Amino acid sequence: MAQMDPKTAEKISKALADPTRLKILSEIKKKNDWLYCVDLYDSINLAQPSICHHLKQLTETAIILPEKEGRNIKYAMNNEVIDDYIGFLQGLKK
Amino acid sequence: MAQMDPKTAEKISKALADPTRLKILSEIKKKNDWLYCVDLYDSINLAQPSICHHLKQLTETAIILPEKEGRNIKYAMNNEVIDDYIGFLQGLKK
DNA sequence: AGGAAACATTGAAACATTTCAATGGATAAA
DNA sequence: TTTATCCATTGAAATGTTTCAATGTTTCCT
Repeated sequence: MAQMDPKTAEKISKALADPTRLKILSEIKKKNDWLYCVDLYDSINLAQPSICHHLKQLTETAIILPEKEGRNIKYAMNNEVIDDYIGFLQGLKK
Repeated sequence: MAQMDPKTAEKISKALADPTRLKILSEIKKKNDWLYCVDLYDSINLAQPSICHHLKQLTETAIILPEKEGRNIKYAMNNEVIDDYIGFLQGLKK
């Protein structure tokens, strides 16, 4: 497992530090690993640009991976990044 | 292991989303689990109220535990909170 | 080609966080 | 009791984040 540097860990922490973004991740989980962008307009009460902004934060840190499908985009959790982040957190402990 | 709720996970993410606070945690680790507040004035180039502010964020989320020793305060990592947070992150994966 | 659907970008308002000088409160030492 | 030390609080400036209306871009359908 790659040792994550603190700067990356900070960015991932920041990406996780928002209720809307945590909600997006739990929706991906709920939808069984794949979420279409449009699914979020039902479950998240924010305007489209706001949701887009949050998705950007999650994709820029590679916490979720986007895949284009015509006009749509579907997202999946990137377990590798989560595992690396967990590795970083383990390293903080004694 | 207690299942951490999203609101708490958000607060912990926020507490970890800052370079100074990550530095504080790595200093605690470096000092072998116990860090005296005064140790930070050497390693962190910020004014005393700023460091105090960051320590407050970390103690309020119980990521670190303060212990009074006369005029001084020493801090230790709270591994339990880190483990619960890791548990929350594991739960985000499929 | 023309219109519609899905997502992205821009720019600005509202809000939150970070930082520090100044000051306060508690404990220890003289 | 006076003084010094350590940490906390306040208040304000600087900076960063979140939100949305308006608009742009890409792709699909007719």
